[in-house]
Amino acid sequence: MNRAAENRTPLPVPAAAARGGAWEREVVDFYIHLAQAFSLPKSVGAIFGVLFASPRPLSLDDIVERLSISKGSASAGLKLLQRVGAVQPTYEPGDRRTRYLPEMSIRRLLTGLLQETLTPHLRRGAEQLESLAPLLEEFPPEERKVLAARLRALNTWQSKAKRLLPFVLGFLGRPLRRAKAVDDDGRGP
Amino acid sequence: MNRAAENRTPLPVPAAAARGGAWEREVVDFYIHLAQAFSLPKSVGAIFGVLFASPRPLSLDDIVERLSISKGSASAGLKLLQRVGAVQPTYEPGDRRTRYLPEMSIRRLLTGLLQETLTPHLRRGAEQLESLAPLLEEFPPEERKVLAARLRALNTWQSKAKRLLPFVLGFLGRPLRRAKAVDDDGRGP
DNA sequence: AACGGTGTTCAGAAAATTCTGAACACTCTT
DNA sequence: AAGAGTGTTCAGAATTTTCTGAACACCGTT
Repeated sequence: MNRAAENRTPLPVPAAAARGGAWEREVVDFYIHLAQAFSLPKSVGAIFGVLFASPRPLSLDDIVERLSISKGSASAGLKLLQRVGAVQPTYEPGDRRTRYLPEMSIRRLLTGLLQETLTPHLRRGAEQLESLAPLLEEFPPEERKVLAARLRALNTWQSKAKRLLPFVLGFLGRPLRRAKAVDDDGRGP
Repeated sequence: MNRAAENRTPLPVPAAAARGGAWEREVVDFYIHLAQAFSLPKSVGAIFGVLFASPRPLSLDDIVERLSISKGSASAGLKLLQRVGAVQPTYEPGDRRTRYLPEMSIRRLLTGLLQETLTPHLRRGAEQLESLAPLLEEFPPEERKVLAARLRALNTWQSKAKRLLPFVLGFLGRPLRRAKAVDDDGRGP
């Protein structure tokens, strides 16, 4: 259960971090902040954090205990993380509880995240844009010209945004300096 | 003051949209949704929306009136939009109020947005990562190996993220099909 | 078919974010 | 230097998001 780095700081516990050793606390803290950068709930960052910090997969109850959050939160958080592909459930033969592994590949992580957050909005936007042009009829020609230009810019936007995603993923997929086709996770196939 | 497309739909007003014509309402609606995709306040999207929808720059009071939001909100929203470079103040000679123009270039828009939201977190993260490695000493060699690998992956992350931004901006800067060096805004130089 | 273990759901509580409105600050004009 | 016009600030209100905890559903085991 890793009590190695237990009684380290007798400090007043830094906010909403984990209980374990310094390593776990720091990692959890790191991911809490990262989560907020993407405006995801802190608990989601924290959950990914404990999984990342643990040398082996953790169960829902492990997480509840280490973060002292409710089972409800942990369950919802794990569900979200699974949906975006940030964690992977593992099923061991003689064990009834599911344990979770953190996804280490940026590509997969970002793919999932963007798919979840941005893509649906882009799609919705695209539809709405089409219905916009006719409304310009209302304007006198001079103003219409200005607004039509903006509408065109907006369409350019959309096109670029759609193309951007695969582009970014391509970039992230390629290792910094060439290596075997292992992607960048620490785990096996 | 563009009353051209005024009394069009005598409908029960679709939620928190603008008051003007159908064009304005639709555009505002569009940007409200877009703002939410980036988890920015609705009001911020709405403000950018009215500016985008208007053939000429609007003042703070124009915005307050058209969106029926408080001056406080409008002021704060405009400040944010200015900070991320999404709107530009224009000062006319014989007019004391500042009027605002929407920024039409994706490059500038995204640059500002990412600068505002992601970059500070990346920086903070980088510092924290360095302090993380020593904490692994606490672990038995076997576990340490696993966790060290993850830490390396995390560093790879950071590097890639840092390089990604200019990369993305480069992509957005280039026109879809070759054209003159005009960037993609509808305005003059 | 009762039971223990595991995980999900959901109504209400708690916390965080956003908005309002009125007071204030600044700057021209008279 | 009083006043009008423009914009900012900020304490509290309103709204939205997140979290909790207990009830419930499911699934093997006995």
